[in-house]
Amino acid sequence: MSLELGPVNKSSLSKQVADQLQEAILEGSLKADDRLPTEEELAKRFQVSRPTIREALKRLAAKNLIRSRRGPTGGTFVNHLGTSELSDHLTTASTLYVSMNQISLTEVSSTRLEMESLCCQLACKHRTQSDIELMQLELQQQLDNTISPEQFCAADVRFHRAIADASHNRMLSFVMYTLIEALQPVANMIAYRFREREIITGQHKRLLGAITRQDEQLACAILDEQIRYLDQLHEEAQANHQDNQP
Amino acid sequence: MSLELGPVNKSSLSKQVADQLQEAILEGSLKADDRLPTEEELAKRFQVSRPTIREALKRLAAKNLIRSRRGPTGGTFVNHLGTSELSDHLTTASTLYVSMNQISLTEVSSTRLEMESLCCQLACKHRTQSDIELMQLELQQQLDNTISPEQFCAADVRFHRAIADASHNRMLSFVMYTLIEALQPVANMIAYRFREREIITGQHKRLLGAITRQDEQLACAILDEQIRYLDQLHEEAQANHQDNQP
DNA sequence: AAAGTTAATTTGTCATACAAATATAAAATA
DNA sequence: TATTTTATATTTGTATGACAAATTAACTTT
Repeated sequence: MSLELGPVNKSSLSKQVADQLQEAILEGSLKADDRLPTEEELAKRFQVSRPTIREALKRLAAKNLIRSRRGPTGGTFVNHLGTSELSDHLTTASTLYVSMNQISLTEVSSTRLEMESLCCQLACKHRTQSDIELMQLELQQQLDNTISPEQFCAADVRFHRAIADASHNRMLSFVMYTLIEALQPVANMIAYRFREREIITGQHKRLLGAITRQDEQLACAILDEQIRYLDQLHEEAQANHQDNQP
Repeated sequence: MSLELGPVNKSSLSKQVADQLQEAILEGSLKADDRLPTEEELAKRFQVSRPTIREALKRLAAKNLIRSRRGPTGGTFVNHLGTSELSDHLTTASTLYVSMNQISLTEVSSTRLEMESLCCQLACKHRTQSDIELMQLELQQQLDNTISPEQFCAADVRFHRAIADASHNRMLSFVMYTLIEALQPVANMIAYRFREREIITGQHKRLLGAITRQDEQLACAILDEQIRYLDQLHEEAQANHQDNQP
């Protein structure tokens, strides 16, 4: 008598539940804005306790796949994942990756140069009026000398994201978001000094002009100039840092 | 008398705990392989109950930031995030993003063409002997006609990842992993037919040769050929699909 | 009829207990 | 004595039950 012994479920219950729910979302049987059963209901269906269900839901919540609200009309709902919803996710992932693996700035910035050049080329071809207006808006904010370094950085991120979006290639935008985040630590340094701010915003102004006039070559050249400039600043900062603690 | 009223903590306790721990990991005070305090200990420190702590830990576990083991020497440990550890994370993100936003294959494949070309160029410059051996290994598996479609796909993924890694630019690899995953649905179709398998493996064989001989132009040309071929197959499949259900 | 009040529903949190895994130390056996 | 077995302590995993907080719907009161 040979029993049908399936491979034992080694992973925890909460993980199994989470995986099943994620599969349902990914596969399409749970669509965006669908409401899941209540936690109690899920517990009954999966034959586990409510804490276990909750742990599973938190796993999905961490991935931004679901959201929860209390109350009678509340419950747990499937999120629709837009670029911005995913950005949290990407931010932590790419920031962590860069910091934990001590990836050299050369690697990040050379990758970014290539990819953002591509974005610029496509942006020159496909940019719409609203793309340009968005970039102008972000640029205006950077020109305001009264804003804090944090605000300057945020506006910088949004400006570069706007360029990526102007390519009208969503996959490229998606990937580009990752890179922009990964370079934030460097951008942070700059925002504290007015001299550097001016140079950066000057470059942005020219870049926006080039994209508006659909001058691909010029746009790429300015981009190259900016990234080289950032590299240089970073190198100087590192040299100082080494001098200070030998 | 004006009290210092900080903004009320609207988010749930488990989220706050998770955010604090994540911040500690990101900022570096919790390094890879560090062991966190026990759940009970954490509960005491954060002044919350153990279930709450557990929900927080599950959030981090979902992001692959930590792992847990039972027993006296067990506990919860900080993961070191390598490219492959993060790929789970990004895989679901990118797959979901592509499927939920109905991103056209044109967008994905044009992005991939540009980026993988870049990988190829760098791979030609910097590939080591062990890079080539790894690619050969994966190619061998693809040549085996007895393997299942799933195995073929997996080997295909690993082959392309190996190219990305051969660029020796970790940021580029990281980003490329996302794109490779996003195109898996298409690759899946192919693996079921022997004729297509042969064409793909033939291309891979030539590609590997070009990279070995450091012929950048040829490598890029072959890559372009493969991606165009995949696009064509996908278009045909879609045409058939539309014929079948008008 | 409009406004406030209560009740019902659902997630959020807590407390406690026990199960399961796993390493260490002690004890029994060859 | 060496080895295997057993006990034991530690830590995560799971279950149960209860209550708190938020939020909507129905109801009551003015």
